[in-house]
Amino acid sequence: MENVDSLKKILGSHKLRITDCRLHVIQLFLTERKALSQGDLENQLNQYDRVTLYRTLNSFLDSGIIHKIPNSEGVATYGLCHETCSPNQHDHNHIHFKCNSCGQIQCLDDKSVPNVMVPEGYHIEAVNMIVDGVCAKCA
Amino acid sequence: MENVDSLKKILGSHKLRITDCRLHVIQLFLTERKALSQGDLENQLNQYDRVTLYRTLNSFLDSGIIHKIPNSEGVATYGLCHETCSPNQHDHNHIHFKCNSCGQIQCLDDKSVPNVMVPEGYHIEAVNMIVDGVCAKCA
DNA sequence: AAATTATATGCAACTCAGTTGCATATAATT
DNA sequence: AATTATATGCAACTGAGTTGCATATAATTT
Repeated sequence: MENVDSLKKILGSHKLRITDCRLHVIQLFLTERKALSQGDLENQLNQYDRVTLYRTLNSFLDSGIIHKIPNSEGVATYGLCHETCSPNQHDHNHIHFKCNSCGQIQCLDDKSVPNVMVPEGYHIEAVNMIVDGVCAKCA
Repeated sequence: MENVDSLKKILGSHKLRITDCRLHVIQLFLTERKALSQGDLENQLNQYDRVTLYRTLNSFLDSGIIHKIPNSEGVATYGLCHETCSPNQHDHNHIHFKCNSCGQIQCLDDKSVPNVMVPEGYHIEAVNMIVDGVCAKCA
């Protein structure tokens, strides 16, 4: 169970008002430790309106608390950011692991993205790596 | 201008009927040489119904002619496959480059994805790399 | 502590990407 | 030429995500 004061501190440091909904959403990201969609939030936080959850996710996205994870599924998924991220500057050169068995997407923060080569003249700003496979739990 | 016979051959080798719409869609992928969305097709192939274009993309996806490119935009984008791809086995360990200036997504087929490390117990099946930056044309 | 301000929330309605159903057209096979 | 399988167009639908408005509420000011 995460300390409420540390949750409030996250909101405060990103200049966001502290509301129950927002505290619960951050709490869920911290306890689940995987990527979450609006639908995931909706399933587990029944007391909040679905529009509110969309807006909460967008507020968090705008303020650098979460980042969007590229995928092909037609449903947006979000992962928690590091403290180093800001609204304008996301630092997400980490690996996203999508398990084809359980469907979960995880941010593998402890594994760094290898150096990547691009053709002459191309400038790299960010690298996102999506690994498909089977996670340790399902293997 | 691509040779119609080679276009027909692509369809034939994937067990698909040869229709005008399908020929035009493949043609567009081959001439544009970048990722395309249904909307891109619709804008440039006005003579076909939008549902037909969705269905054509899905047929090509199912038969291994194109692959979906993960992204965060809320609109599906597709890139042309290699001849080695099949319905069940896609071989797309290449880099997708998203230009933040012009918005285009390209498959950098000539650049290979570097080896990736995942935690103990995780099995890798496919790796997808999305590089954000500025392409050579916009830099 | 009360008043004010700024913004979060709920509800209804909307937009748009993608899909389905059905009838007809058409490519491929017999 | 006839038949079969499937591609296409049209209308309608679904669902993810967004907008507008009134009200609630967190934060700031008085």
